Amino acid sequence: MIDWFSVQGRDLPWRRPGTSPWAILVSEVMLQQTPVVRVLPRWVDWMEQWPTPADLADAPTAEVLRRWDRLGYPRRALRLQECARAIVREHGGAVPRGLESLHSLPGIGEYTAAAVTAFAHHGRAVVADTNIRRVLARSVRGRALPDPSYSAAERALATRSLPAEPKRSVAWNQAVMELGALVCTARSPQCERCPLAEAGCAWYAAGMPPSVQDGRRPQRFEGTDRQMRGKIMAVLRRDGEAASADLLALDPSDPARVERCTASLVQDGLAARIGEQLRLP
DNA sequence: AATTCGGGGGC
DNA sequence: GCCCCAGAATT
Repeated sequence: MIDWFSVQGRDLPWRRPGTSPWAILVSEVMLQQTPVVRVLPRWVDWMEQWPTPADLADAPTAEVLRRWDRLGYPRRALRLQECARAIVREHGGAVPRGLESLHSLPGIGEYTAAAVTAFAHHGRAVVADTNIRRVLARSVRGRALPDPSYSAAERALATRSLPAEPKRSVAWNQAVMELGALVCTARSPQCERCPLAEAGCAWYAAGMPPSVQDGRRPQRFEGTDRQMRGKIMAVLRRDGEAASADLLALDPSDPARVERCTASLVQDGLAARIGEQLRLP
């Protein structure tokens, strides 16, 4: 897989030599539940505007939310600024080392702490993103998909799969993640391109059996509070502010929903009420 | 362990 | 239309 990566791996800007640990951390936060192709232009713009934690720490929050644009989950943008401020305040402006220190930062969970350790500090860490989890589930466990939540079995598997030597572990994490993103994809995997197919994949050897679905269906997006919150944030990004009447027009049939979503955005620090106006914070 | 939290592109 | 995307925080 490491050899495969050296040939087939993408030349993503945050992988280039000389990219700062902070820039890599920013890319990881943007990539949380957001595809690479959509992150690319936002990351380039963001790092040009705010190259260091100190730059982001001092930025107006309204501008931070504007430049986050439509990456989704805008609370990530708030937490990223809080993260920058914590790094300035508690770590002298440098991204800290160590899973515990990283995990304690706002917006940095188990995955991102491991990813920053591996890709920014070149340390050995168990990086279990959706791609690595899927590659291991297929190649070792012989299943179509990983468990619904990151299980103890998966954690143990990922831990024993990671090479012991630090430098090699970094290359392994990068390679397996990329294999999952480009070849061992969730739908219609390209096994004919996979270096594991012939001798290294239990799922392929078993004839690629489908997963057993669990009947429960996730909530539809259309008509949810989540969608309404997104619509309100889109107006605020565009105009900076909005009158109550204009917001109610977003769903004339359900003014209570608009009010409920507005209140939750204010509660989350994504918007502020100034009289009858709603504004970016 | 289950929910909530955006948005868009591929199929 | 449905599904997935380098998850985190909260309950």
